[in-house]
This record gives sequence, structure tokens and C-alpha cells, in this order.
Amino acid sequence: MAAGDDDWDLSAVVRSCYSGSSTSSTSTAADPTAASAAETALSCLASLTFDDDPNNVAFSFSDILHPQQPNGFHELHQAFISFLPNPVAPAVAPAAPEIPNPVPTRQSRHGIKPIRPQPDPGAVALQSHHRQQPLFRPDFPNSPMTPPHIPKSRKRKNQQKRTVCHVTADNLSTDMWAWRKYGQKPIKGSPYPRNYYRCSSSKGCGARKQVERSNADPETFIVTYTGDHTHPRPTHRNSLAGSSRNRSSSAIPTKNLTIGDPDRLLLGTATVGSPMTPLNEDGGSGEKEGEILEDLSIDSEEYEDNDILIPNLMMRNEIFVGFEELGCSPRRKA
DNA sequence: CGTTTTTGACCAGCGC
DNA sequence: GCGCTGGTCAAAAACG
Repeated sequence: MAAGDDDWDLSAVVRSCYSGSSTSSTSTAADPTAASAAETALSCLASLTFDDDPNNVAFSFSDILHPQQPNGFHELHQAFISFLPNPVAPAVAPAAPEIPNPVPTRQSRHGIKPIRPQPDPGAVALQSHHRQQPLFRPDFPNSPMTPPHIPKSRKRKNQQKRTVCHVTADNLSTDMWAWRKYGQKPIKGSPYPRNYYRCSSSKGCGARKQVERSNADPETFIVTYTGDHTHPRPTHRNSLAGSSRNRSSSAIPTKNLTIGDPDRLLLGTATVGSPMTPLNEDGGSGEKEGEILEDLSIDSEEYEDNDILIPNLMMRNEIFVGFEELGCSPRRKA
């Protein structure tokens, strides 16, 4: 049934909104008191903010604000500015939007199992647990190898800062990071399964993304970002990111796109362009792109993140153009 | 060949 | 203390 569809949708979403989940989790490994970190989440944020590292540009959304086109971002931007001590410059990383997967190519294998719909949709939606997982240190946001070993933290409860945003399939646009799906699980309150993605741009990157369909609005996807990227946005697809499976598939509308074509849109993201241009403003998806809803511990960063994740058509165009220029598909490795 | 995707199983935390 | 759920890892398979 729609099992495939669901999956697909989720995947699509994944690609869509992303924000740099560079949130907080800073003190974790180094701070035994991480426990309190949660409380100090703000502090953490402040610490890792972008101003600390100019390199963090990866997370900067200046571009977004860049008035190439006046959008709501502007306002948001101003608001963010308040949080941002230093407006980071648009770094150099164009962003690679690659998101893994949707195409039900492999589904043939087993197919997704339908999750049992449980009564409690809202309740489950997002739990805000901000624990702190031992991520890497934000100190080296640019260090692709920063990730030492994350003690596999399976803790579900307050893991760390989580940024939640609601995105519509239409808005699903692109993510600048490459995500690799590492798990899928049925959620109790949701008839739809939740997909777990990890940043594949860098092997040690602890950034994770969870995508699940909203029970209330099947057209809306709830994307939760956790962890921070320990590396700058990929200018061009890394080998890892490269993978393409999904990309290709998604990029190429050959398979069954059930839902909108959000997937396709994103397909290109990647290399081309702009660092984090928020997608969407234009109109294309001018609907509600990413709405941040539950910010469990939203900090300024989160806010930013959310902003960032907003899809933008502009980007899409650019991206596509870029691809065309490149003469290659955004896909992958050669 | 390399990388990703998919599914099952295991672990850990939380609630009762 | 037990049960449940969520989250992550690992293995196998498939695709470009």
C-alpha cells in the first residue's frame, strides 16, 4: 500500500528542510556535567554559536537573508540578528543538498511495515528531550574528523537540542547536507514510520535528522534535527555524500513519485550553490515552508536553523542551472 | 567497486 | 521491577 509512499515521503522531506543542526551539544563530551548542560543549553549555544567560528559559515544563513529577494526571512533575519553577534558571512560552502533517498527502489526487498496507528498523535509528535549526547566538540566545527567516537548514545530522552520543523511536501526542498538513512521505526502515535538520517557528508559528523509524517496532516512532515555538523557544508559532494543512490533516483523522476515532487526539487541541491539559501520564498513553495514548531529547547540557533531550512525556489533554480552548467547531474561521484 | 538502502535486533531510558 | 518505546547498530542486498 502506501507503505512505499510513506517512505518516500519521508525521504523527501528529509531532503527538504535542514538546518544545520549545529545546535548544541557542546559540552557533552568534555563536560561531565553535561547533565546540566541541558540547562545550560543556552550557554552552550552561546558558546558554539556561529560567531565563535567564522568557519561555521556552514551554518550561517546570511545568504538567506541576503536580500536577493525580500522574504519573510528578512524579518526573521533581524530577529536572529539579535541572537547572532556576528552575522556570519556566507561562507564558501555551497551546500550539498543531497538527501538520501526516497525512491522506493529497494523497497522491493521487504517493504515497509505499516505502523500501527495509535491514539496520541500529538503526544508523540516530538518529545523534547534534551539530553546531551556526547557529540563532538563544537570547537572544531570544521574538523571533519572531529568526531571521536561517539559513545553511541541511544538515549532518547533529552538527547540534546532538537530542532523541529514542519514542512510540507511541496516545500520539501533541499538540504544542504548529505543524509544517509540509517534506520526507520514505527512511532506509536503516528501511523507513519519515522526515518532516521545521519549526515553522510562527513564520517564523523554527528548531525542527525528524523523525518516523520504528521498524522494530522499527511502532507506535512515533521523534521527533527539533532546534533551538530562537525564539518563545513560540503562544497561538492564528498565521496561519502556522493552516494548516489538516492540522489539519482530522486533526482531523476523516473521512479514513482507519489507525492509531490519535492524530491526532485532537491535533487539538485548540491553543489551548486549557495550556501544556505533558503528555499522557498519565492513562491514556489511559498506556503509554509518550514515552520518551527516545537522547539524544545529552541535557542537562537534553533531559530536560525529553522530559518535555514526553509526551502527556496530560488535555490532550486540556481541549483538546476548549476547542474546544467556542470553538465552533470547533481548526483554523484563519477 | 563503492555507497546507500532496508530490516531486524539490541540497548537504554522512562513511565507505571 | 517490569514493560514499552525510542534510537542506533549491523548485516545483507541493490544500484549507479
